Amino acid sequence: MKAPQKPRGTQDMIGEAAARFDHVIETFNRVRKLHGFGRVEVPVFESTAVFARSLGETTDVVSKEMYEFQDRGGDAMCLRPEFTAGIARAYIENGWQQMAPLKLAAWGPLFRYERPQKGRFRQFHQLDAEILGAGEPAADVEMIALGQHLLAELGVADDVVLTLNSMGDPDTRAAWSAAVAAHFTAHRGDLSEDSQRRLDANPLRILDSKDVGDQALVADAPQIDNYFTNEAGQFFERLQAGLQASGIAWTRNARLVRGLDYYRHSVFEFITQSLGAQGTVMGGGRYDGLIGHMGGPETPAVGWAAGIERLAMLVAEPAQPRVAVAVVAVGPEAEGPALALLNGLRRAGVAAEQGWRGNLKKKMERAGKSGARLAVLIGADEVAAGIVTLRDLGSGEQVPVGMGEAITAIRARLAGGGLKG
RNA sequence: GCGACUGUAGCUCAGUUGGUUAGAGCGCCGGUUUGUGGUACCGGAGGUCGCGGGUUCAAGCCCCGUCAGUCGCCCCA
Repeated sequence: MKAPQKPRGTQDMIGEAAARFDHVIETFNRVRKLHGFGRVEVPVFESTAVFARSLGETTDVVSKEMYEFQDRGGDAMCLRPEFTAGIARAYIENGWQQMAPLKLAAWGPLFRYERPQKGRFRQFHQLDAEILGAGEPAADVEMIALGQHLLAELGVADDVVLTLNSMGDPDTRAAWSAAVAAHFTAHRGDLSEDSQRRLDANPLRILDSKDVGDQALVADAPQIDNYFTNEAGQFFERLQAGLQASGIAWTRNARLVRGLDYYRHSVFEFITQSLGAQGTVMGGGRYDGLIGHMGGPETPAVGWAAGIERLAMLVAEPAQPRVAVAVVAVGPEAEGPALALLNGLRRAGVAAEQGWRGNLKKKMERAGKSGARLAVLIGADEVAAGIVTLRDLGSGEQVPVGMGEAITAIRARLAGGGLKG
């Protein structure tokens, strides 16, 4: 029989890889609570319409990257390719506007049928944060501050730079994108093949073309700053002032855009050079038009998403989880007392393990490899004397402790370090 | 979806111009006197050389296909 194989672009993780992944999520949960973001859970699959409507039928993600299927009832479903649409759907469906402004956070798997590459998977995972029902630039500042704080806590802030732009309000956006489209249309023949296609699908995307031939035309393209309405300009200024006050460094990238027209005002990405072509580690912006566009009440919102795998690759190797104490029992009479002690330790909040295979020597070997700081030996002699033997696995010192005081003694040792305590 | 490169034990790799039973290090398992780990020494298990065809007297080495990964494009977290 042929050995089974995981689907392309998926991953199996254990040990260090899983520890890194876990570390990113734990850090996110810690930081997001500090910033007052509550947890939101939404389904891993939704009606296809949820994403088709929110992302736009013509988007690559919708038109060729979604995992779509018909369920047994004949309904068109798809695995979520992103978080925002599902959260927006839930906001509308459940009337969460009553609780606005709402600060929400989520993480979990997302699916996109793409060609895998380093930092790009078919089942990948994101951290996601959104503020729904807040149109103030202060909300954008909070979003970015959360992202920046998270990256700092992960220790990757130095590898990453925040790039920022504004798409302005609808009037700004409409006038500017028309001017950009007109500019590129006038030079259509000089554009790269990819950019000619973009001109029809999504002209603003030409601005971040990697094609060197396009660069000259891009440099001459209309600047959004010349199209800001008063309101849009003020919004951007207040955002910048907020970042300044928050001590957050950033770089202006006037070419950073979002194609869909419900995006308004701020657009930002945290970028790294360390991951090759997939350098965006966190990306977001304000999408004031989305919820209204999906049939809900007009609701301003901002958010970002970050790739867990990409962050995990940047993070320095996190310490592997280790137990603190290894219980080593020898002989049948020691089994009961060892189990009682093991459970007692765990309930007292001490990470403990018991090796259940091999002779004493093997068990000690296991204890050493487990990374435990202390070993507790229990054999016939100890049971007869009503004690246990504590061994410091670093120094090798051993000391007898009464069975009744074992847990207290162990905790003291762990806290104080060393057996002398 | 397009182009290129790669694919040998659990991991990292070596394998000479195609030539007898495919190697190393690490890891794993066992041993070096009967209740004591981390070092050292000894031994062992583990590979149909990604998979399927083809060329050849003979293929891990050559050719084709396929699957997977990597790099770039595209897209995006």
